[in-house]
Amino acid sequence: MNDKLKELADLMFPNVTKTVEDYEKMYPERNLEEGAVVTRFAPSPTGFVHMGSLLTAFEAHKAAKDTNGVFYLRIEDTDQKRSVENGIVGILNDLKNFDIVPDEGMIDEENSIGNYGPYIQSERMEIYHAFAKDLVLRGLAYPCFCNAEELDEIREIQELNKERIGYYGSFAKCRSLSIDEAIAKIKNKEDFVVRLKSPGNFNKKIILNDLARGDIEFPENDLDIVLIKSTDKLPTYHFAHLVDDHLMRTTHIMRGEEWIASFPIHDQLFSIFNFKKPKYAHLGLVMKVDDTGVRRKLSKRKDPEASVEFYHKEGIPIDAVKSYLMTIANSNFEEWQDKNPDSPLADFKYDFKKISISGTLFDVSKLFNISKNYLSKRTAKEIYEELLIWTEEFDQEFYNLLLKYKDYAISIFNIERNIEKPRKDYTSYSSIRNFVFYMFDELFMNPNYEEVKIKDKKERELILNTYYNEYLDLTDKDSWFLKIKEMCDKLGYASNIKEYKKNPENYKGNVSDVTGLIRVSLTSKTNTPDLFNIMELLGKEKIKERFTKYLKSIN
RNA sequence: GGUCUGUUGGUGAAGCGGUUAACACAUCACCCUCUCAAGGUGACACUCACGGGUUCAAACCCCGUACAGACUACCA
Repeated sequence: MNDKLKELADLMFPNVTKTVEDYEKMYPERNLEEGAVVTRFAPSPTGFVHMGSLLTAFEAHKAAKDTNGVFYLRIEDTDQKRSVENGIVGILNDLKNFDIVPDEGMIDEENSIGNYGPYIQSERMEIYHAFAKDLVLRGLAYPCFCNAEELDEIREIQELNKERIGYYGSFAKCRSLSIDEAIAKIKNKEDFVVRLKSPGNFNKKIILNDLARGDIEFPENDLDIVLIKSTDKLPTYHFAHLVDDHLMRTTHIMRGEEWIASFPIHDQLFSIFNFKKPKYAHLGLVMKVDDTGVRRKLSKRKDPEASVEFYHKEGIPIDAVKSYLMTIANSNFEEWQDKNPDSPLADFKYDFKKISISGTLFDVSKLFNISKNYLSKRTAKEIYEELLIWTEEFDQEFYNLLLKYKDYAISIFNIERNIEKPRKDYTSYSSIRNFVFYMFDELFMNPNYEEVKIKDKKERELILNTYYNEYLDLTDKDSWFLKIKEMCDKLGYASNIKEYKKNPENYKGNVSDVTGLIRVSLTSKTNTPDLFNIMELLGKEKIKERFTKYLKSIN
């Protein structure tokens, strides 16, 4: 009997040379300090990361870093159809854009670092086969020759009789094939998959102690699930999870909640091999409400904001995105940050118990708000340097100007920044240009002047000329404004707005109408930061030029 | 059909037997103000999906129901 089983196993896996024990020795337990967490990010090489996956990777990375553990990248290319050229490099780049650099695993399309490789599943074929062979030898796995039609038939019968669907018990035809029959079929070159001969009992219960959700009870798995696929002989996710996460000595499996239901399978697999079971944390999905008002999983197809590249292009600072991800990841993070506004993210301890488990709506406006606050706290020099990096990639014209007028640019960014409550108008690096373009002549060639309150052209001319010739004073902000008020009194505009509100009919307008005109003529916009600061930086000569340019444009 | 998960305001959520149901984002109003951006003050859940039950007392415990989602593939 044993010889027969061996013959079958050898036939099924002719290329296996090592045993499970051999691999156990090759990949010993990691020598890490007490409590260190080993996690992994295991995407398919589709070339880019989507926000939901990024969140998973981010959390796994954070959990590992907090405990001096290991975070590694494993590529799951068992579904060859989905693979894309340079897919791994694309993923690595996306991760790197958010400061996630794996400690081990793939580092480009072909190479990896670390002692637990290969880190790409298509190169681990022999390992999976050794494990599957072990199971066959122990009578816990068998070849199944059912084709798609036969499987469909089984399902139809089950549906008809309202029975549980799946390949199990008496429905598992090939389970009862004799060894001789199996050997004969294989020798006859019939295609087969390798199925688990599940020892489970559907009436018995097992418990998942989920780190995020607490205890969840399931019936034991009794499905004879596929371990090795027929055509490419690659493992299924379930089997790869067992082999890889055990051999790579992963301690914590962090994955989306769509995996909860397959826990009984995974638990059974670990039990059969008597391997130490990893801990599981099932994360909530990232959702969005689409135009029809339906709440659904964020989709990389339909939602541009789902692609991680979007944030890179948009120029949302990495730290802002990380803060936002952390607020989704751990519900106590916001509170912590309020109490520790100046502490870096690294000081916050990731907590499995605080993982949010209900599907979170992805809130772009909240992200923008975080980004805004973050940017308002940077120094002008930091803004300059970070913007330089961003524009070099995405806005060459602006990049060149920044290089050419370095000190001037820094002064611009410094307007209303070096104060207790700094301005908060930059939401991202890409938004900055729109807030400062008018400070550069090169970007002020054909300004689109906004409307002003004072409509009469002659009046506008009079005000600007009078102002430039008699009242322009840039020594300091107080005298600057005093002069403007003086001019207002002289020209019939209220210098005091409260007075104006009491008796508007006594005046042609008020001081804000006058500054509004000056503002638009200098910047083309009605909304800008502090006018005095702008004028101070522009200097008298440019002010004159711009007044002239403006007056020309309205005539 | 089966198994499992989730449901507190526009959003993220705290709370886990006694609270005015925190906090943050968004929205609105007023104040401040040369325009903005901020900042300040205030408004915003007649109530925690619904229906029962336990209890002196329930968003919190129990039981049903509804709705949403996941899995039930030789996809992950």
